[in-house]
Amino acid sequence: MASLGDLERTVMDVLWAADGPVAATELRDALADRDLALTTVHTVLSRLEGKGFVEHDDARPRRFRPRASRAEHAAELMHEVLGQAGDRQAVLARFVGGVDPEEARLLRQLLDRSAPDARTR
Amino acid sequence: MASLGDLERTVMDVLWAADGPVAATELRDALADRDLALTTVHTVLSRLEGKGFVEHDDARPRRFRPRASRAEHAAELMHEVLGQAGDRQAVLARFVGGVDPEEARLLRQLLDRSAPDARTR
DNA sequence: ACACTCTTTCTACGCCTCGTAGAAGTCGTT
DNA sequence: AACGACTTCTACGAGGCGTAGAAAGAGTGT
Repeated sequence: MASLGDLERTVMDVLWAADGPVAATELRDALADRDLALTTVHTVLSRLEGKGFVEHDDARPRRFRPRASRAEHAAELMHEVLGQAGDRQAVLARFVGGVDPEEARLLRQLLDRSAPDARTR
Repeated sequence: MASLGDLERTVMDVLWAADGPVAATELRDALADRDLALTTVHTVLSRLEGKGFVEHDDARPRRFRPRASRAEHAAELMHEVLGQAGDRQAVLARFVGGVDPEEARLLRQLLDRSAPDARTR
């Protein structure tokens, strides 16, 4: 999967946090701390479109939105890491070993929900 | 976490696959298909050391080895992705939704092993 | 219809990373 | 001491990314 630069990542964060499509000017304002030229925002958005992270409608101030939610994206990344890591079991073991108890409970619930019959007895 | 280029990644793969430290010449031979100069291998190894992925002993043909196993590394990456993704629960839900049933069973076992008391009842 | 302004697209530049490797220095062995 | 192998230093070219100016396009008020 294509990876994101710093600004690209920041822009995605804004888009993910927004609920609904966002115009370039709004993005520039949301990133006011970086004091970017509007064209810079546009360049970054184009690149993000090229990478398939973003799409825009054809309304007249164009509005941009992420093609996947942040959660989807992160989960995909996790699967990707897992996938190209050789020994999947070993990775999962390490991964699970590192989640805190609260999240372990959540994970169990999620597993039960997605395939209750296979539940550990 | 620092990320890896193509060759860097390939070198790490060799190191991870090896059991025991590996000399630069061995690495060059393991990557014979790329027909690399030995110095190229050394450069890459230095960079990997700089990034903290590799260390070497001080024997005289230097021997290099990964600082973390491939599984450790992948699990760390997964945690990193999860960590900077905002809504951890949502990510985990998506992630779990995407594992095949076989691995779901494995995950449950791993969870039970690491914290049996919190097991879903 | 025209001028004015905002938006979008095109083009470019500088920095940094990474693949690549020559040149020079170091070390162990004979 | 000399030789060959190994290591370190230095460098260059390509590509990604942050950055933005210039040019072209489109909507709006008079």
